[in-house]
Amino acid sequence: MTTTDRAPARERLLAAANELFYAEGVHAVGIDRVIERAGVAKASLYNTFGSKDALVGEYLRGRQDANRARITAAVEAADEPRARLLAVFDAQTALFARPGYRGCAFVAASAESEPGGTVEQVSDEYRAWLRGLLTDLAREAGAPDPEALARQLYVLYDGAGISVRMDRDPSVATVVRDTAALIVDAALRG
Amino acid sequence: MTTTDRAPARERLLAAANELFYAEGVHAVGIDRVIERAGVAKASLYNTFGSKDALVGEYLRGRQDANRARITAAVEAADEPRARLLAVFDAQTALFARPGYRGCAFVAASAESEPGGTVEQVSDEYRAWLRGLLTDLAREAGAPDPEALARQLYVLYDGAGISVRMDRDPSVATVVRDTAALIVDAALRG
DNA sequence: CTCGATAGACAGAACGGTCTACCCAACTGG
DNA sequence: CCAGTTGGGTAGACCGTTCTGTCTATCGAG
Repeated sequence: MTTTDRAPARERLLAAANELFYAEGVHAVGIDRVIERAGVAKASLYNTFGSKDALVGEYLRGRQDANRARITAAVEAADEPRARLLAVFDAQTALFARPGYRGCAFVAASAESEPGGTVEQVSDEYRAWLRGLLTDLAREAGAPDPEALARQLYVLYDGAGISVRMDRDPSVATVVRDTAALIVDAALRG
Repeated sequence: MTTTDRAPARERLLAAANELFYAEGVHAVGIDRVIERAGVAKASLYNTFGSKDALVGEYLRGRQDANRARITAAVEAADEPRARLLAVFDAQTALFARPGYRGCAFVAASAESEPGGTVEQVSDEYRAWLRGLLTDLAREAGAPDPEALARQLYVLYDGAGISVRMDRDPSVATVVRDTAALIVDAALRG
């Protein structure tokens, strides 16, 4: 009953899916590539997940959990309300600095998937969470209109993600961090 | 020798490619769908463009030209330097209001294509142009650091494009327009 | 022996791209 | 004026590849 096996098939599949799907795209990577990298039989994949679409969904859910944890940790490490708000962008800066980072996985997967599918569902979940978090933090910081400030920061956050992908330049994170500070201060002054 | 034939083959193909590729994605739409919508034989497509990849490239080039023309027209319609800078975002607002708009075509196509390919090439072209335009307009407006201001506006512009796609909510354009004004005024004051 | 995992053949579909065969309108020389 | 050629268009069969997903047969540990 050792749940911490040497390497359960499920985790190995998710790790392989994460690496390949993120680096090359959901559509460009076939099932065979995934099972080869995971060192797992094709039947195991279908016994575990049922379909490629479900595997993609779990892959995105894993990234969602990691992102949430990373951002939450950064926010909780800050004390002052304004710093907590900007901590979201600090976390983003740290994320961009990681080698191999190629932009938001949800944006990439969404562009390859049909509307109304699993990908859109998980993406909406994640995006609603982030927007809600920004709204809460803006409210805690005493912004006169927390929703408006959150929307501004939210779209800025998106811009950073797409810029780093399209221009392959992580330095955009610092630009966005500074811009976020400008927007926050303007809102708190108003 | 009448070069201005009725000759709708190439144009019909480009129109069909534009509609289908933009609405459903480059990868999801096969050659057969394109030629069926264009009312054109498969051989005509390959005689005219040579490959699907080349057709995709021409499709993106068409969108690039349209975007450039739209933005340029908006900028030239404004007189005051600050208004010219913000006219880029007015053009974006108008673009978002068009029915069926689903976000930046370059971002979508880029997510489906391999690095170093035709799509990346055309995307880089367009993005360099936009960034250069913003830098020029920032300089004309008298910003102390035109490049820095342009980068801020550039990432904001990107954020709007991705937000409208992922959240399916064109109202983000007005948020971005106001934020752009805030950033511009802060830069011109500084 | 049993259960889960393995490797890999296989089916069915879709894809990009090539090729043949036919059609029709426009130019050509006599 | 007219027969013949040329060129671009159409329809669609066809090829090789790749994809997801299923199925069989084997293997190894408990």
